[in-house]
Formats: sequence, C-alpha cells, structure tokens
Amino acid sequence: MLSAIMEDYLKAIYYLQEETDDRVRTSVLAEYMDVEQPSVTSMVKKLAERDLVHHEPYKGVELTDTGIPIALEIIRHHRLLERYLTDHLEYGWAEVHDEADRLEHHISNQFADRIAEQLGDPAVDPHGDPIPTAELDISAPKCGETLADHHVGDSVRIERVPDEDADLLRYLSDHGIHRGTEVEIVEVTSFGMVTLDPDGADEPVALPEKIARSISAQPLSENPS
Amino acid sequence: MLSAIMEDYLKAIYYLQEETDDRVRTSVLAEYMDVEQPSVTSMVKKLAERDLVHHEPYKGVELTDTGIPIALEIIRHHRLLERYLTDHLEYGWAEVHDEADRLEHHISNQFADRIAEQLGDPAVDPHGDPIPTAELDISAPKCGETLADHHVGDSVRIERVPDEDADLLRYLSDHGIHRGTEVEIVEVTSFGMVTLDPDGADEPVALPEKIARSISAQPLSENPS
DNA sequence: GAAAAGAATTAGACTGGGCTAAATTTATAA
DNA sequence: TTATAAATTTAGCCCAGTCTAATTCTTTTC
Repeated sequence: MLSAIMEDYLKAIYYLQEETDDRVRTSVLAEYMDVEQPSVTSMVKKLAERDLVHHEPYKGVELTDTGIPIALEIIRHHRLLERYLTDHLEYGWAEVHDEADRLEHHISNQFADRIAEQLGDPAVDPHGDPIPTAELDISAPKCGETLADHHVGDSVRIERVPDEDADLLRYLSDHGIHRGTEVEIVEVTSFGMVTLDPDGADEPVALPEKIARSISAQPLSENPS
Repeated sequence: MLSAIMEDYLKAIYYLQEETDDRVRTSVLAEYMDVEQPSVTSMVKKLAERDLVHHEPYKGVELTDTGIPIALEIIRHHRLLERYLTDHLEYGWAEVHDEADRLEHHISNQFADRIAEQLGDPAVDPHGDPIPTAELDISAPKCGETLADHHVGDSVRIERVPDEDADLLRYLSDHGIHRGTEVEIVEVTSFGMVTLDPDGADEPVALPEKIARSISAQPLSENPS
C-alpha cells in the first residue's frame, strides 16, 4: 500500500509530466509539492524502489507503467469528488479543491464508482478537466482555443478553466461564469484587457489577457450542449 | 491540528468510557486500538500535553472537556457517513464501517453538515447508534429491551445492533434483518437459541441467545414508525 | 577548456507513531 | 506482611517524511 504522500507525489509527477512532456526535475517537483529538494530526492528514491517512477540521477524522474495507473486512479478520485461536491453537495467551484485533495486518498474505488454512477459517468470535472474512466482511460485535456483566440462580438462557451487559483475561480463564479456558461466577448483592449458578457449576468466581466489565454472556450456552434 | 491517529484514540477512549463509565485502562485501550501498551502510554502523554485527556499514571485515562467535543465530532462524522453510504450510495449494512472509519478524519464539518442536510438530519446511524447533532448533543444510546427480553409470539422492531461484527451484520442483512425490520419471535430454546421470523423474509432466522441479548428491539406498539 | 554558477544528492538530525525489553508500580495471595 | 503476579511506564530502537548544511555533479560562461 502507498501512503497519501506517495500518492500525492505520483499525482504531481503526472501533472508536471503532462505539462512539460519530459522528465520532471526534482527542483520543479519540490516547488510543486512545497518541500525542499532533498525531501524530493529521498521520496523519489522510495518510489523508484517500488518501480513506480524511473529516476535518472541528476536528470529527473518519470512515471513507469506501474506508476501511471496509480496516478490516474487518484486523479479519477479527485475529479469525481470535485464533480460530486458541486453537483450533489452544493459546493462552489472554488471550494472543491481542498476537500477533494484530502478525500481522494481515502475513498475506495467502490466509493468512486458509486458516485460516478450517480453522476452519470461525467466526462469532465467542474473546471473542465477530463475524468479518467473506471478503466483509467483519459481523454486529452481540452486546450484548444482560448478566450484570447476569439474576437469582439464572438459568442463562446466556457470549456475549461485552470483549477489552481481559487481566487480566480471565486471571482469568475461571483460574476456568473462557470463551465458551460456562454459569454460574448465585448471588448479587447490594446493593453491586454478582455471584457466578457456572460449569459444571464448583470454586468460585464473584465479579465487580464493572460488569464483569458488560460481559459478554453469554444464557439457556440461547434459544440452544442 | 490533530492527526487521524490521535482522533482515533480520542474516539476509542470515548467509546470505552461510555461502556465502563470509569477511567480507561491503557491495557484496554491497547487491545481496542490493536497496538502494544507502550504505544498507548506515549500517545496518552501527547494527548495529555494538549489537555485532551486526563492521565492518572498507572490508573487510566479519561477525556477532558476539551477532548469530548473532538471525539463527538469524529463520531458525528462517522455515523453520518455510514448513514450516507447506506442511504445514498447503496452500501450494505456490513460494508460501511471501514469506509467511514477512514473518511471520518478527512471530511470537513461543512461536508458533514451538507450530507446531514441531505439525509434530513437523521437521529441514528444504520446500526441504530445515535448521531450527535451539529452542536454535538448526543442522545443516550438505545439499550433498553433486547431480543432476549421478549417472548415467543411477540412482534418487535429491531432498533439497534452492535456495529463491531461485520460477519454478524452480513448474516442479518442476508436474512432480511435491518434496523427497523419487524420480527416475530417464533422460538426460544432451553439451550440458548432464539429463532425469529422477519417481516417479509422467506425463512426464519436463528441466533444464539448471547447475540440476541446484544440486539435492541422494541414492541411494535411502543414505537410506531 | 577551466572556472563559476546552479542543480541534485548525500549526511545527519528531528518529529510522529510504532515496537521490544527492562524497570517500576499496583494488586493479589500466602 | 511479604512475595509474587499483573499492569504500567521507561528506555531505546525503527521507519516515514521532513529539514539544513555540506558535497558532488552539470551547465554555463568566459
């Protein structure tokens, strides 16, 4: 059996590997896990002993074929929990992350499968990230067009929002933007401010272009609900 | 903050104190927690330092006024989770304990309150043990009349079953007995065998008298559903 | 291609929770 | 009342996961 901490490392390595598509450097992992580098080195050794990661000293670390499904299992738990918390327990978009981060290590697969069933086997979590199936298949994350790729006057549907920044999620949520919300782009300034008009909202919402570029959005016609 | 292990100790002390109504001996606690005695002594010291228990060396331990609400919080989590698992996630009577035992330490009070709300603030868990309220009030456990206190021909409703023995729970469940089931007592032998006819079951169910004496049951008229 | 800078690792210590073996206290029995 | 048995605690060790300080390997830069 693995400790919750070990599972967290595997999950982190999975995420970082997804981003960089290369071996994960221990410094990056240390930063992500919020620990010092030697802690990473020693943990990586333990994971390597169990054949969950491959460690090339001084070069970085990557998940083995044994490690990947374990990471996916945790990610499945996490994203299902997030979906369950928002859909069934009235949690807000911004509140789910911490709760799911704790519980993901402690629910059984049976629990995960049951809530998946209750939710109708959802494909994505509340932020739009794909949920691995019970067989641990995972579809590629949506990272096609972003809010910044569209033009004034376009109407788009919010597909995916980065889940790391709770303040951002709270801000969006407070201004009527969720996954699936239709928004019209009403202004794009030369100094990097994007203004949106979310369907059903009282007021327009302004976002820095940097943020807009991190939010996936599809034109309405291409992806009918 | 307390570790999950510390919370488990507090919960254990609460249960044992409830049973014996006296200071809990470290040997009893060691037995219950399935660890050796010195482990208990050292943990008890840590809990005493935090003023969660009062430890009289060589005499035993008891919860302080600081420790009691923490134990009750955990017990609330545990029993709400059990109820949630059976009522909303189709878990069987016998399966809930382990899952709840892990999750109780990791759900937030918010989570507990939300599922309590969804369940309609239930008073008891699936075994009939009382669930503390959000204010941590707990009603006295039902331990009045047992199956062994009634006579052949009496019809009673199952109120409460000890939750420690998963095999027993599975057996009862397989034979159509749950909390709230109405059963008629059809035979009581001189050699300590009690036979019941559960409402809606195909066959009668036999139980040793020792077990029957651990199951609370009220006459139908006294406690209408 | 050597020296400085940066990244990663090793060494060694600390905390939490557990264990065994030894010492001590309390309870029992002669 | 003293001797023995039983319960408890102390002493000292182990493992997991973290840390700081020191070392070693890589990379960059002149």
